[in-house]
Amino acid sequence: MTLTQLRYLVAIADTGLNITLAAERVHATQPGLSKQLKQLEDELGFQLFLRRGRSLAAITTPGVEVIARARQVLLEAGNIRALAANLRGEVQGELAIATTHTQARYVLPPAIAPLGRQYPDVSIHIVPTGEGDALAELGHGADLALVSSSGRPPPSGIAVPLYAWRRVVLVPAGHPLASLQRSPTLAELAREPIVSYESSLRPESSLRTAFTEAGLEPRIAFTARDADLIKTYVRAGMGIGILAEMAISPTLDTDLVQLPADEHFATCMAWGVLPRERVPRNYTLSLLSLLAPQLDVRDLRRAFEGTFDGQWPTAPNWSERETLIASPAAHGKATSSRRR
Amino acid sequence: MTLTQLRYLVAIADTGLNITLAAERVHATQPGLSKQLKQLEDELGFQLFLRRGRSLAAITTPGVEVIARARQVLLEAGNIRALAANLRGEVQGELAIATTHTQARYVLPPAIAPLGRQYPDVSIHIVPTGEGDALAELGHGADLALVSSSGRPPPSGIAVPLYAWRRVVLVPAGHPLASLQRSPTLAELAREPIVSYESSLRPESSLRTAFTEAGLEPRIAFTARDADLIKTYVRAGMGIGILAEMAISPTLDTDLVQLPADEHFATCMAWGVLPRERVPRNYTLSLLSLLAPQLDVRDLRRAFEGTFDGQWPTAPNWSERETLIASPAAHGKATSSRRR
DNA sequence: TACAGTTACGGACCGCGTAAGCATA
DNA sequence: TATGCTTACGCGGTCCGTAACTGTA
Repeated sequence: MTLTQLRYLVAIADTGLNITLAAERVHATQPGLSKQLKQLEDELGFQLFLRRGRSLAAITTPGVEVIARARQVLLEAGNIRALAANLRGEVQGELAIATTHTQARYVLPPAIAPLGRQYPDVSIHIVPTGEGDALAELGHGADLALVSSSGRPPPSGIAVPLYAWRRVVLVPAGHPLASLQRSPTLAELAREPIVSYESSLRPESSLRTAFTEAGLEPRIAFTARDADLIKTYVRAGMGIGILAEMAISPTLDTDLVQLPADEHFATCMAWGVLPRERVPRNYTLSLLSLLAPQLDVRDLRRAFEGTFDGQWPTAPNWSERETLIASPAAHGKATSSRRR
Repeated sequence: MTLTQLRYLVAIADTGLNITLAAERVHATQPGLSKQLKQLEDELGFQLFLRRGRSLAAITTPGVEVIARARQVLLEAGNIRALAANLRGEVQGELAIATTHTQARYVLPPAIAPLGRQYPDVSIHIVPTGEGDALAELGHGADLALVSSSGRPPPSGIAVPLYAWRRVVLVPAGHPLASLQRSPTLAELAREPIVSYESSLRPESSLRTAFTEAGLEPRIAFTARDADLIKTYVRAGMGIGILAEMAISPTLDTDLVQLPADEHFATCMAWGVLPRERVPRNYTLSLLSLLAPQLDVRDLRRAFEGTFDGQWPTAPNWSERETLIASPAAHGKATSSRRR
């Protein structure tokens, strides 16, 4: 049994039992994988796959067990390599970020730009997910999930608070609500067709519960994951938009009127979540620190190692965050807490 | 990075940084290990060990981390091999049992004899421990721990109830207590010097608490881990023995008088405990089934896999156990429970 | 007739063991 | 001087890629 054999094995499993395709993925030839698989099966003494004719048809029962353990082996071997790459100050690698459209489109870009300068050879992959699915991606290879919640921190992984954000109501310039000199009431909002995120369809969504707790039933006219789509449909007059404040561009969205809605909807917290079982690369932690300048990379490292015994510095509101980014060093030092 | 390199690495760490000794342990030559270690360090890009002159002086900080993860890799690789060996019906292997002297001397032998017939090439290692230390051995390579407790099941690993046992009072034939027609009272026992297990010195031991709860202070004159030593000192008149009923041989201890003490001391439960992170070989489960005939090997396998959703059959008392062993098949089938 | 996997072969590499060299106690 | 690690060298195995072969849709 070798690490190569195990790597080939899970590659075959991950490509749906297609050895040729798996060979491409691991940058090797198909006969090489075939042979190594055969040798592994010979050593173990049983078939890992059921063959129909020459092709692989299914994974055998013991094969499932072996593959699961092989993944563990490769995970830890990868951790050793990540550990070493961090220590060497390696500036190349992969970074898969699982998050929603709004984060990817409006929050990440200004952080990723400087990250690319510090780590020029890191290839970054955005894994788009619905609000509820980003955490699940951590179990499927993502290095970092960015999620939001209005209550408790995410249950799995290592969660770090990044910033707090609020929802805003967005209406076209000529809309009756736009001329109000105050923020609209929930009842006024409930009378309008609403254009918002896909996740607001879920009965437990904080948008829905805000209405139902007030005895109102919102009419959700249109949903999308994509904040730009939501704005497009608001412009088209489909209804009023309710979305995250981060999604409002001060330069591009001047034709729309935004109304505050803090009093109606709970404040949300954006969290960065690291998979507990995988050693994070330095650039992953750097990205978190770029997203939330109050965070210190060394504290993040300690949090992963389980030796961080302080409290995270208070996460700023999204709107305050800019001032932090202007002077990250001063603020970063001041709030980096390590209590012994 | 190869599995061999990682194996060599932990071997060196486990021999106290002696490469020559490590080479013997892994059945290879010293230059081979030296070279592989060097290659691994080259690949990772940093030293795993600090050198003083030519010899290894200490493990570096990152080295500690790498070695810990290397152990995980080797553990899972070993699990794959164990899985395969089980499936092949392999009859050879190792079995390290961590337990107390009493279990090793009086309980295990009649179970190990038939095990050796079924698995002739398994080499069995008894790791002698104090009552409290057997569980810790599971983290250091032991395959099975046999422990006793008077209360809750052991907290770590997968615990299976084997049998319930009681303490007996043992006195020389001429002793005043021997002529009583009833079991002695706690007060009568407290007047005598007591010869018992080392573990009874601990303030939280169930022997001690039985006395102190009755407002009595026992005088413990002699302790040992070894039940035979305890009996020897009872014979020598050092005091009255209080020990596990399993330690009384019906043929060899006829010169001693045993008095029941059930009413004073809590009944204990003997547990078999498997390490959760290591796949048990079939013979390990067979041994448990031989020790406790009410257990079914398939239920034990399911318990390890986390798919056993029933209750363990009631563990018999030690004294009743013999009748079970006489007809294990019938009883085993009857109580093997699998509820869906 | 494509497509996917197995078998065959030759080259390169690598890991191992033997043997010699070299520090340290 | 003994111990223990490193370096040098030659052998054998093995892993890999190319190429030809074979069974299946």
